[in-house]
Amino acid sequence: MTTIKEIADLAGVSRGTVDRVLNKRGSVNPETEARIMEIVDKLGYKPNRAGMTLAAQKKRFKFGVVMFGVGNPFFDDVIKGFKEREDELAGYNCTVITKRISAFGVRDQIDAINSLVEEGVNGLAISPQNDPLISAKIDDLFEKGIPTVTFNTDLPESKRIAYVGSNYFQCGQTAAGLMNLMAGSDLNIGIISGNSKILCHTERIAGFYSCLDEYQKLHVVDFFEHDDDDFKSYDLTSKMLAKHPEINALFFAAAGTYGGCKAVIAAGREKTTKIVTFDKIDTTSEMLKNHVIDATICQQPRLQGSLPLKILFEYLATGEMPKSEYNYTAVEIYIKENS
Amino acid sequence: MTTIKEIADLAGVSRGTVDRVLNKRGSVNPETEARIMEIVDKLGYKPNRAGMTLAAQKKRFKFGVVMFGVGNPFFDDVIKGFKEREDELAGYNCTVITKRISAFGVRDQIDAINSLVEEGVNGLAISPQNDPLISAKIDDLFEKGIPTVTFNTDLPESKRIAYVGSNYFQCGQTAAGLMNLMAGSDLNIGIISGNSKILCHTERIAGFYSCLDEYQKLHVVDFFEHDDDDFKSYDLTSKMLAKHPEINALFFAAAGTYGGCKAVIAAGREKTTKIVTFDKIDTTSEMLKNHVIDATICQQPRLQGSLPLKILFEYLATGEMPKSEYNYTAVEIYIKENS
DNA sequence: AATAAAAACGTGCGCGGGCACGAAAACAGG
DNA sequence: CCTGTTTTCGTGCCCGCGCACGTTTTTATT
Repeated sequence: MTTIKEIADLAGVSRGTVDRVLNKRGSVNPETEARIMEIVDKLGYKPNRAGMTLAAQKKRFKFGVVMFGVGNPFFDDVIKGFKEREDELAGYNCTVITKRISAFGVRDQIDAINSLVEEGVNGLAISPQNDPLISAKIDDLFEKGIPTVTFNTDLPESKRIAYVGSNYFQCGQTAAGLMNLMAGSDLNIGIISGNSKILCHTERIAGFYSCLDEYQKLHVVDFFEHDDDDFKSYDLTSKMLAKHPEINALFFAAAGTYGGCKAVIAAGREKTTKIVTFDKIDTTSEMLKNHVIDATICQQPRLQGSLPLKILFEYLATGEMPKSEYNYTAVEIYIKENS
Repeated sequence: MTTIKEIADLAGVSRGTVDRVLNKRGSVNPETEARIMEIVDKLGYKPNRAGMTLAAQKKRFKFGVVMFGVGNPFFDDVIKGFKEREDELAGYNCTVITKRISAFGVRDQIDAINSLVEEGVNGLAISPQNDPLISAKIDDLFEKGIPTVTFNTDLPESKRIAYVGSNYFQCGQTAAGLMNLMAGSDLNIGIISGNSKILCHTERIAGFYSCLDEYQKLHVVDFFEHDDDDFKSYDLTSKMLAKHPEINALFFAAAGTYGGCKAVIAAGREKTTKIVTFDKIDTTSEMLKNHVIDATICQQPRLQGSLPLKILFEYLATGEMPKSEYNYTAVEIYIKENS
């Protein structure tokens, strides 16, 4: 383990000079710089994290979190992830302010960001609307030295330093793969999806359809769409089942799975209907246990909360960019036995 | 964020006294101690991790890893987890020495531990044999101030400070659950397991059998056992298939899945046989892609490598016991689409 | 050659906590 | 009351890095 001091001694200079070279702060003779860099490379110098972090304690970090999805149990789990990391980072002089937006409005999100900036946050974690205004805001803040990490939904063209979330297309493919596993005979599938203005829904559906060529036993007979609501989902599912007696499989591609499953039970068709849903949440765990739901796909909500804060902290404390630009969370499969 | 200095000022004493109280090092007047503890509690003092870690840098930590499973690809992934964490901890003055034992001998394992201790390791991560000698050794080292974390296999009655690994019984249950998902009609299942002296194999099998009452479509027709070897597995699977033409499902409960799957292909029965295996490894990923294997259960090998070192470091650097005594790694399900 | 300006470099302190050492206070015994 | 022992407490330094400030050396200008 080499330290700055050791490098300085070897190069015959002082710690300050080595520090200037390592942090590219200039005012160093090119020759000495070359000499120092040679030693640094030869010894494979890695700065000591504890030292860096301690030195960074002079600044006290404050992070802001903006997310929508009030009433969405999936985001409750994301919040738990944030809390976990908040507790951990509390040991490093960090605080976290969370703003949860109910509406889908871009205006609300911008307002939330602005108020956080006024409170003096040093970094942001947001689950952004897919809108150029938000993207521009992220870029603006980045220039001002306030980094942003997107989670759950990405804005690839923005200057966010990282994205933490799933590959939604793959989620849809996985749903199709599960259906195929369960397809002893042909499956007539009804799809209950969410608002198609939300990217994650359409991508899940696209992923699902992309597998239908390969899986000839799967047939989509109908497709309904709602607004992430258990009551709407109940109604739609009831209608779907009434309209199509031949349906023996349902794919719930959005929130509102609880309502939908209730409808299946109300129709007395839970034993004859294969069901694949998203998000492992409290309200539906019982249904997984009872084999009403056969399989659930989940996208590591805890990680979606905890990782963004970690990335922000490391970035601010050590100046390091996150290792991979994309931090795709795994597509998890749950059945009764492993949930 | 309160610091020791602030507490000292409030209590009208010096930093050293507060430090003695917090670290229970004695030589403090009971009255002042009470006064200090009151302030500590009121302010909810949490030591700053960066400070603690930096102070701990005076000692340079050296960790030892002992694992068996040479030639077992699952453990190759565990090794990757160790390497990842080793890289991270290198930034905290830590080094890691790994000893990989080929044989299943208890003697070999003890020898490996002893040689690591002679090299002066401060902590151990081991995948232990289920033997009282090993357990006694762990206890002995614990008394000497060298903590041990077990991984992959536990020794619950020993004084290891934590276990990182799966619930093997649950793994077996999950395999049964997957079989049931795929059971359009009745499944006649052949089981190819590993050495029954190894606890994880027997527990997986027990878990699997425990579900057969619930899942009436599943019928176990035969059970073979080998020694974690692809060639043996190939032979056994071939015999199994030849002996039982009615078999339309196979459960590979140990290593050697590659050989076993090859045998199914050689028999030309890969399209008519449902296959569930363990461990997502390079050699079998192609078979998952081709639907030879229908589902694979995995137990977060990377985490099994990386978590033990993290626990050891935190324990030594901050004196904190790991949060939960057991750190069960999740039972992951992989199909073609999410792998 | 003298002086000013700029470039190059060294030093000291702080971040928060652990710990050794020594000083001060309290207490015992003669 | 003095000396010696034990208990109690304060101070200073270290861990490794970042950074402000000050000092020395070099270069440019008259």
